[in-house]
Amino acid sequence: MHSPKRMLFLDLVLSVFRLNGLLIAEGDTMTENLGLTSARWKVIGVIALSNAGLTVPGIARVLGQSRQAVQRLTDVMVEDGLLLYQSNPKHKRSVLVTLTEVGKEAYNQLREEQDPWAIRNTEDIPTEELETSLRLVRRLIQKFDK
Amino acid sequence: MHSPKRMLFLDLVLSVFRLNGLLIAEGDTMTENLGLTSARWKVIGVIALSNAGLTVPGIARVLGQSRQAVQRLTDVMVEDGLLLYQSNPKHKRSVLVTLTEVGKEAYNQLREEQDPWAIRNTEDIPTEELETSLRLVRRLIQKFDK
DNA sequence: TAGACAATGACAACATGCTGACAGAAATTC
DNA sequence: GAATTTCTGTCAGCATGTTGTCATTGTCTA
Repeated sequence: MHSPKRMLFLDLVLSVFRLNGLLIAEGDTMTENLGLTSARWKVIGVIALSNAGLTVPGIARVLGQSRQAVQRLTDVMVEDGLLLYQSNPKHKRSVLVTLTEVGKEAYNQLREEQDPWAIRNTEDIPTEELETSLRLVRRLIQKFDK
Repeated sequence: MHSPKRMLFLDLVLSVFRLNGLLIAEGDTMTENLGLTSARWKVIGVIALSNAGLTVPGIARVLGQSRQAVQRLTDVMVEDGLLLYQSNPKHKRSVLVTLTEVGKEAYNQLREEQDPWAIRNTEDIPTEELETSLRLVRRLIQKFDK
């Protein structure tokens, strides 16, 4: 049985793969003059949205990635002066990752590029379609994130 | 200006990143007993859908990836007996990549897992939502694929 | 036909993701 | 409080993607 839903879904899956790659490329283009990459501004974004800083495994949980992958990123970003490890009153070993001034500046510059980009690319798309799609994507995330 | 559309869109972008990771994990789980990985069944799928075989850069163009990445994959898959390089009447150096019997069998087994998976995960989702989301994702792909 | 330009294979360096394994710290349970 | 379990840092190996470079092949154009 070739149900239309099945074909639609498989098509959607392949399209998500494709879109993911293109979005990463977009992000890299937007941030290349900031010396950032997509992987790095994801980390910066997560930290910027938290108040008191997050631990490395905490960032990994938010991003849905392995803590080892995030650890490697943050280690290099600390070396590059974007992030700062601060002692965690609640945990002796697991430090809090915070933004340095340079990191905050990078985040602000990122926003300055990202916001017009977002507006530019949604000009011709109805809000309802965005809502429907976001809801569906979230539903699928819930389904698979067990 | 924090237009709702802008927030929706950025949220959608982050959700696509997340979903992409989860879908790859789903694919890996589905195919691990076949000795495949997500990257490999993407290649197998593309070849299976072509009639006379594709060149390596051709596969890369369909997948939206670099030809070098695809080349490395296909080289290993030929070693593993899944793919076969056949001489290309239209090009002296650029061979055609085709499926071996083992490769075809792997594709069939993949389909046997993938189809119920697709049906299972769309049971509670209206067709219209799938259509709207697919249309939107495709629209974004067009926008970014220049 | 000759020369310029584009596509391809091959190799290298690198970024980013994963998993596994191990030791030590923290939290939970009895 | 002690034992068990979970969380964390760390190191290693690997898969998969990127870009860059260079020589060669194929195509187009003047």
